[in-house]
Amino acid sequence: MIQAIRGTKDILPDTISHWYYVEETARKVSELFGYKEIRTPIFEKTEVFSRGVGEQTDIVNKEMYTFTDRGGDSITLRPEMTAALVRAVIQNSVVQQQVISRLWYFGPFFRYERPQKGRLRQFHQFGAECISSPYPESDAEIIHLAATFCKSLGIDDYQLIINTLGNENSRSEYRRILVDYLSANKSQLSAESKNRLEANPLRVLDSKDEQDREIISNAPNILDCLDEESHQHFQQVLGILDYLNIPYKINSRLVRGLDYYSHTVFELQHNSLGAQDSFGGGGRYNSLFSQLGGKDTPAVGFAMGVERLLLILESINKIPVPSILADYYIVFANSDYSNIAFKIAEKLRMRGKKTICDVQRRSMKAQMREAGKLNIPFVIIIAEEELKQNSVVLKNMSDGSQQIIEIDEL
RNA sequence: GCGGUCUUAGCUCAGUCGGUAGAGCACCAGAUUGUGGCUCUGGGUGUCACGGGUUCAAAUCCCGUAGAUCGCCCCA
Repeated sequence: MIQAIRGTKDILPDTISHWYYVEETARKVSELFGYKEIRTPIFEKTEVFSRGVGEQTDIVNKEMYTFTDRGGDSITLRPEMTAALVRAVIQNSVVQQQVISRLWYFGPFFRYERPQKGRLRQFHQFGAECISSPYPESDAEIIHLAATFCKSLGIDDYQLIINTLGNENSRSEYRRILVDYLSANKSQLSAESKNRLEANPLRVLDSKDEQDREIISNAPNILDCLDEESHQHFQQVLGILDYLNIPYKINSRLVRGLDYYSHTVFELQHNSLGAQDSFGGGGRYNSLFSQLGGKDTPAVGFAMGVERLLLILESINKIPVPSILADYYIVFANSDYSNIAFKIAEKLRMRGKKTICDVQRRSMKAQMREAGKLNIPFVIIIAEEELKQNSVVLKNMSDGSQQIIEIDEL
């Protein structure tokens, strides 16, 4: 048997309604905030991500699906949206200077990782980006949008973890202090963290190694290293969240894995997910545009993992029942009547009624059984006796009542 | 990339000491010469994940591979 690629999943007809539900909610909520959808190619030149996401990140280092195409170019299946979106925005001059651009997206992404529950090699994300504002109002708007989306889906028992990395000055100042501290304790750090100390010292704060954590717990705090601008920015974001009654938890060790963040970073966590408890995250990325060759443009955004959202919705029983498959099922006693059945079906469909006819030449009983099993509210029965009067039987399946009705009056 | 557990019917699973498979649900047909649900009767629909080895004989023991899952790592 040929199997699907490891870490990929078929979305089968019995769960497709779950996806429609999440997608429709994403579209609806995005539109409520004035966001417009953007769709970009599934693959990009590799440099979009190596320059955008950051050479030292694990995503770029070991998780990308990269190949050389027949023309000799290095191509990568997108592992995330933000860098690709920024590339598209720069290329198409979507953003005019100082004109706000509110964009959302929904689609597949690819990372070569060890698959696990809630972690696939092809997975889907819903996300939104607010481009052109350096102000904390746009950070708050993005978080508000994410929170509203969760609320619309009925997810309310999640945690919003928030932190700030500060502006360039604060960040490099903090990095210097942190490297000093960690270097002093270098001998006790795990091998992993020693490497990170060179490549990306902030990430050491993420370590789950027990001894690392002890060292980290005494490490200098970024919140103490913020300059006035960075501090103000963060406080104003929190102020709006407070006013909106959006609960959050500050965690000064939250740094997130992508290189392009500055100022606000946040993560959404739900405890039903096990080891992969994060189902969404985002932050501000003021330097990404220039890194990808565009004009300096401030922006902030988030992404959510759709598969993880679905796991949460299942665990809290918030997946709505799908609508009925059809309004009418046309049963015919004899395959000679199939042309009449098709004609009636056409008429009903033209009126927007979902209609099914048997195509297996099965007995009336089997057809009725199927209509019952599918929960179809009305059955039209075509049979000899009524047909003499140019009529059919209309049966109400919920109470079993039936009436004879002329075909022309259907 | 590392470690643990697992893989038998469409689904959930049983299968003893090694003797080429079974239950419930689902599905199909009939009881019902023109009608679903309830009931009864009948039907097993299978590459025992895949490939090799041991054996007279393997779902069962051994090795390898693939996939799933849990943890590490990473992230959505």
